Amino acid sequence: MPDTSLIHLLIRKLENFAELTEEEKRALHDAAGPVRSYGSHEDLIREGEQASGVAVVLSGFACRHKMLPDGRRQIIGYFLPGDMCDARVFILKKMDHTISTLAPSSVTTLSREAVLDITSRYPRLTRAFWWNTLVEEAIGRQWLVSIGQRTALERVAHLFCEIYVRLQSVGLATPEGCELPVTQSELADTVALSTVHVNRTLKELRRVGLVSMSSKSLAIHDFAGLRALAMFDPGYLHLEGEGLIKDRYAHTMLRTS
Amino acid sequence: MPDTSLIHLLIRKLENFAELTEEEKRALHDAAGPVRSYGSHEDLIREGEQASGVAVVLSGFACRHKMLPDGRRQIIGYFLPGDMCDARVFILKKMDHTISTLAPSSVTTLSREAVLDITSRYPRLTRAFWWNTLVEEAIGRQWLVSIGQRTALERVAHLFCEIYVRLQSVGLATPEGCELPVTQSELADTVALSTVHVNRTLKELRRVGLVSMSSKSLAIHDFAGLRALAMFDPGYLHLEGEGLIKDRYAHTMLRTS
DNA sequence: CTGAAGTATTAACCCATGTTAATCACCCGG
DNA sequence: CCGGGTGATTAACATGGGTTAATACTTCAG
Repeated sequence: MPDTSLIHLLIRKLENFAELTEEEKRALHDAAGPVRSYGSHEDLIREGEQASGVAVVLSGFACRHKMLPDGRRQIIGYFLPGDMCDARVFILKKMDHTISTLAPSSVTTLSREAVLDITSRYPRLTRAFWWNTLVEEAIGRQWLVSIGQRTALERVAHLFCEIYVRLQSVGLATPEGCELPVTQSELADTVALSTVHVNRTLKELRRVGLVSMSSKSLAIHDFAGLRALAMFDPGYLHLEGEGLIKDRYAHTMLRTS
Repeated sequence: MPDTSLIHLLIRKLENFAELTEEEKRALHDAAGPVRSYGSHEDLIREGEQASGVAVVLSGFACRHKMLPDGRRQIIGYFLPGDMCDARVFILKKMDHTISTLAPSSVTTLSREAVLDITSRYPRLTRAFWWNTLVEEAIGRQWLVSIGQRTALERVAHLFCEIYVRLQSVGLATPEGCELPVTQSELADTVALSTVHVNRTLKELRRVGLVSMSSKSLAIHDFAGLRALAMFDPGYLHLEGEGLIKDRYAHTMLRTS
């Protein structure tokens, strides 16, 4: 029996969408494979490979990223504790991007069979997986808007707001701040700025009293101000248990057999 | 019986994923609601509204876009003829972005009921819908990389490559080029540049003999060169009928009942 | 405790892209 | 054929953010 105690973070996250029964929670526990520990900057899945199951980050930080042939790199998403990959990953023949840890992390995997089993037995869990995917896509759209339209200061502020709220939703943030075990140069690859300019931007955010980022953690001094600066509207994270899927027919959607 | 003859473009597109039977094609035809014609710059669905069905663009051009409170706008995806929205749109309680036409377009809608019916009866069609969604997400990731890491010239070149190949896949491109009924300022909102710089960039692409964009159409003079400049690798469009989903179990995935 | 490697910070300078604003070209309704 | 509006093009100038490079801090293995 693997130690999957930390899977409660995934459960907690999914419960932002809908309450789960004890049975459903148990099913998630049982579905989890062994927990593997990774150091910083190890690859979970590489571009071109086929995913063998759905990864769930239990602790630590990971990210999706893509590189251009000449080495320029863009981070296209973060995995925080409790986050899982899209439940459809293993449909794809090959990954079009790489997933790597940013910090030492523990990760478990829901095997293909376990996911198929769960989704055939627990409609509500399945819907929660959908919700998870939809939120991830909405986050991607926000990142596009940020990188395309926001200034450096707004961009970094927006990212900080998002991470803070996401960590809050799984109980990993305090009013004072949260962990952020990410290097300035990784931040740079995330918000599409140079390291030097990220440094300047952090300095400015500190100067105006909004946040300060020390080694591996983020201190939030004025969330309202940060939010205003970033034009951050948390709606896209759908964390209100808002019953995304209320329709009683929705559960049949895209059934394929 | 609505005139949905143009739905063959959707069929043609889906057949990039897998061959469809006559019955499946007929089902798609029958599922289509009335065709509506839109002029330029009309909204199909607005941010905050709930989608009532899955839109399919039969002719013309449309896009997804988001605006910041102060008016800055980012286009986050294009709908070309034959493209359909994610089959899950109507799960969401509210859209987090707006979909509008860029040019006069005709659009049909697969109602919620029609989609549920199709997906419950035709597993292969359902898988084709999945494929469609997965490709759209991969496109989103590419855009993030483009806007984050590519220079203005590379960015515009990459967008042109993508549009050209996508139109090709539904038979709407010739060796000489394709339609592109998009304004320079819309292009600017797409690639996150100013209109002036888009103009400079187009001039440069013309000067070096790669493409020229005249009113509403794109002439491709040297696709290989364009592709090299953009570092464009069409793999992410999954147009090879590569059997994304080969696994005979995959069709049960995420069944929710 | 020491050295090496990675990370952060800063300053100086540069350039890709933004801004403003003028002019031109085109289209379309009357 | 005229007039007005939208879109394209250019020039001149401004600037946000990139680059380079020097220095300092942190971490950690030994």
